[in-house]
Amino acid sequence: MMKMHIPHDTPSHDARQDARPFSQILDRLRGAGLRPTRQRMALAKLLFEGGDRHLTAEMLHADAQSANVRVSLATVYNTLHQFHRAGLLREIVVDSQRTYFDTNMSDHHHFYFDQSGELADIPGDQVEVAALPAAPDGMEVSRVDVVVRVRPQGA
Amino acid sequence: MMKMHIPHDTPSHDARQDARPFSQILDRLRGAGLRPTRQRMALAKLLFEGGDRHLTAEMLHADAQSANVRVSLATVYNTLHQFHRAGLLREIVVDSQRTYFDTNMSDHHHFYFDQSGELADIPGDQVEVAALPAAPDGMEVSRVDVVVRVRPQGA
DNA sequence: TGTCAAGTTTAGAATTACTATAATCTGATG
DNA sequence: CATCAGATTATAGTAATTCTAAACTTGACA
Repeated sequence: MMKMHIPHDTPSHDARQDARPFSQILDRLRGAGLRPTRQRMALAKLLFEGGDRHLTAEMLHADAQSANVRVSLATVYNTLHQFHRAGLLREIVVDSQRTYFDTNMSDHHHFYFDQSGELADIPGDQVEVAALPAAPDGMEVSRVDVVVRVRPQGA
Repeated sequence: MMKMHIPHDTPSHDARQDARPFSQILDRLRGAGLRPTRQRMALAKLLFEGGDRHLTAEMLHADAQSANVRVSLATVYNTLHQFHRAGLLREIVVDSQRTYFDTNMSDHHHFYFDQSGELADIPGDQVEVAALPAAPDGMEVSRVDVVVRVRPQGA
């Protein structure tokens, strides 16, 4: 049971750093109520086995291509949104015109490099938002985003 | 000198609340190095004489239409960006897919109503960002944006 | 005040990021 | 291993924005 058509690598009985990498991802998908299809497994591997990442749909699609994983761009978009709804990814809005997803789900904020369009995490404990005002009547706060925009010195 | 083809209103010798409203705007444009054209004057009036506003290009364009000001959408986009570059407007990113501009240039942050896509100002002194991390090497902070996303209670 | 170069405006085409559609495929279940 | 809801895909469609090239204004100067 469990023989996937993903390019020959990481035979699960041999993996050293991470015991049973496939089933971890499998469990994550199952837990989220998502059928572990070939494409979702492959994208999940790309997303979650590369440490903390900030990427757009196009970036992940390119990643998949170079990893010899055949997925349509439409599926990449679908998958990113599903993972987001399932709480596996965070959506970051810093740039109208492209949507970033963040694999780091812990409480944290971001640096945004305006010229390059890149993002970097700021650990949660390095930013403190004191004194938030009360939410307007009948509303509740769903999230507080802090974006620290930076540029090269003297620009 | 100074007879504009803007629909009959606010004759400058008669304005009560605001002495010489035209020349104020005129000066603002001149100060920003922008030629005070009919379109820019009209858009500036719409933008800056309505108190603090959050609007998109399409909204301002609609505003102009209903005020009987003939401006192309392209000009609205151009003008918003020029005003932004000139420091007369602030650009707010809260929603990929549309760009908002804010006429309130004072130090402040925003509530964002996720379902309606509306924005509301939070006065600068009601949010306190303590403990910002140092900017990465060779970078300087250009701005810190705090967006408090809210939704109807129990959604 | 007429002329002209430079700056502006415009309609419409192009681009970009994304979403919808409808046909085809796949994997969980019986 | 047949079935079929759910997933994937190519492709068309959409919305916001930018580009383009031509036409129009403006301000300066003769």
